[in-house]
Amino acid sequence: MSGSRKTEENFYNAHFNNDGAYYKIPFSRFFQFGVSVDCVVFGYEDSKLKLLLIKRGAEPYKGDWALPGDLVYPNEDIEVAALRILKDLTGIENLFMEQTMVYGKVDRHPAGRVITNGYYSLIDIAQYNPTAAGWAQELFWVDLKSLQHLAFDHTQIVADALKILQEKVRRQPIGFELLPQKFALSDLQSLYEAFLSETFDKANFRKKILSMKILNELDEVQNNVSHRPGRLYSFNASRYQQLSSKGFSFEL
Amino acid sequence: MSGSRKTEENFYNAHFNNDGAYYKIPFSRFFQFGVSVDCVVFGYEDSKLKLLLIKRGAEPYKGDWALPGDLVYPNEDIEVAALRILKDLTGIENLFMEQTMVYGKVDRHPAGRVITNGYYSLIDIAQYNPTAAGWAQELFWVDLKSLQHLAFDHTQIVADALKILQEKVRRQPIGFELLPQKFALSDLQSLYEAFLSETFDKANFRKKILSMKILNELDEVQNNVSHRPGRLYSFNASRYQQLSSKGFSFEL
DNA sequence: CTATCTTTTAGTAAATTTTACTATATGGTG
DNA sequence: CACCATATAGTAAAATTTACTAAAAGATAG
Repeated sequence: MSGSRKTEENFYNAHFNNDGAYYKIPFSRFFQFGVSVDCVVFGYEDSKLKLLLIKRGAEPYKGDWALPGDLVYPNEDIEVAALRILKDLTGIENLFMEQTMVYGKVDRHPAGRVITNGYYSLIDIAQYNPTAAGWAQELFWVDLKSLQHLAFDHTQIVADALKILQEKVRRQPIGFELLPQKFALSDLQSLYEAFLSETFDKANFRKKILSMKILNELDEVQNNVSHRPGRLYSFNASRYQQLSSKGFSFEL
Repeated sequence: MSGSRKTEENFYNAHFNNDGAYYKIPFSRFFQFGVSVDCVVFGYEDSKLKLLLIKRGAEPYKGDWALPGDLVYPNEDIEVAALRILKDLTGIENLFMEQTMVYGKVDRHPAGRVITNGYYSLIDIAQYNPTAAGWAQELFWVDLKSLQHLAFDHTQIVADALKILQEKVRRQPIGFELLPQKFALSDLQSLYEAFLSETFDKANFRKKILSMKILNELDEVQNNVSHRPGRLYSFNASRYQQLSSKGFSFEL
């Protein structure tokens, strides 16, 4: 922000061209940007990390796969827009979303100068039930491993989001967002292994997680497994907050 | 991004109001945003972390302290703008800058709808020599500990940047950007202590850093110190890259 | 030139954490 | 009931961290 150094006639000294010289530019010429949001929604199913995509039912890139995303209204906060847009296109709401990065290349949108804000979200696929809405033609949960090329610069946006989350998921207990409330430790381990493309020793993973004391041990076990069922746990968010404020830090 | 679902007459179905209903909105009405960049430039001097501020010589907030920042041109990439704006206001160039966050509240700028991109940079104060230029009236290196309230939402932008960097500085060897090429280990330690508001055991800090093998030991020692001078080192960036690609990760 | 001050640098032993692995427990399945 | 698969418990070696001791070296004051 800042800028807006208006002269009395609403002009602005700027060197629009690359000749180094300054020109008087009408203030209004700076206000030509469109702003959009693109949502990178990760889910987890069958031990695989998945990404929520839509098939675009509108130009440009009509018919292509893309992230759910759209233009922000001029009178709308960006975070509000992120939630509104995701709801408009997929129906899902009440989820936690956070910024990743901004993409501001001049030519990244064929219809004009649009800068976009990447947002990510982690959800339990079973708990939400996205369905194509608004101008979204179809909706897919795509395995992240077999991701095709996406519209606009969305492939890059996904790659960046994934990288950011791979870091984040190690230091903050946000992986739980992807699991049902009640889960077995082996589920948690598989989740981390899918997210980080890395394997862990089962016994040691268990020891590490349990030693953090941020899980509630439940009086339930897995069912529908063809072997000894594992005990179920739930994430104790308030306990985590409490420990966190005392200097504890989650570290995968 | 995405959006831009034009109808044949260049209209867009949107619910601008909160009544849930859709209205046909001219496409152009979405392109009213201004975009700006605000630069959070950290420096380090006298064992203190400092921040580069300007006194604004233009409305709004004329006369207030603020981050160097200005509007992005409609035909300019945002990263390019970040470098251009910092150069225009402070004269410094050839530095590495990276995004922090975007600030997109509707009312954050009195002159209209402006969303701003936070960028941070870490520089060696002795190596650059910023001077107020363009519409910047004056320029200050302010001790981060005694930061006053800044124009716009810049106080928040600085707080966020600091938090992001406190994390980053632990996991990436970017702290060196704040030091001269040649530095003693005690300098490095003081730097980290200032950045993280935490103290380290001298001998153990030394062991840890040296064990990483990412420093060149030089044939020079400190001078102008009234005690046994410490050996000087320089950061070996290529060595770090090499180790990094083999799985090594810097961890404070 | 020397005693003293300060900080650098080397080193080490205890404490803690990580890692690798063994063994046992438990439910499902045929 | 035998067998299979995974859960769970436990442990010893290895590696790392932490806390601390002591020697080394230049600056400074007398």
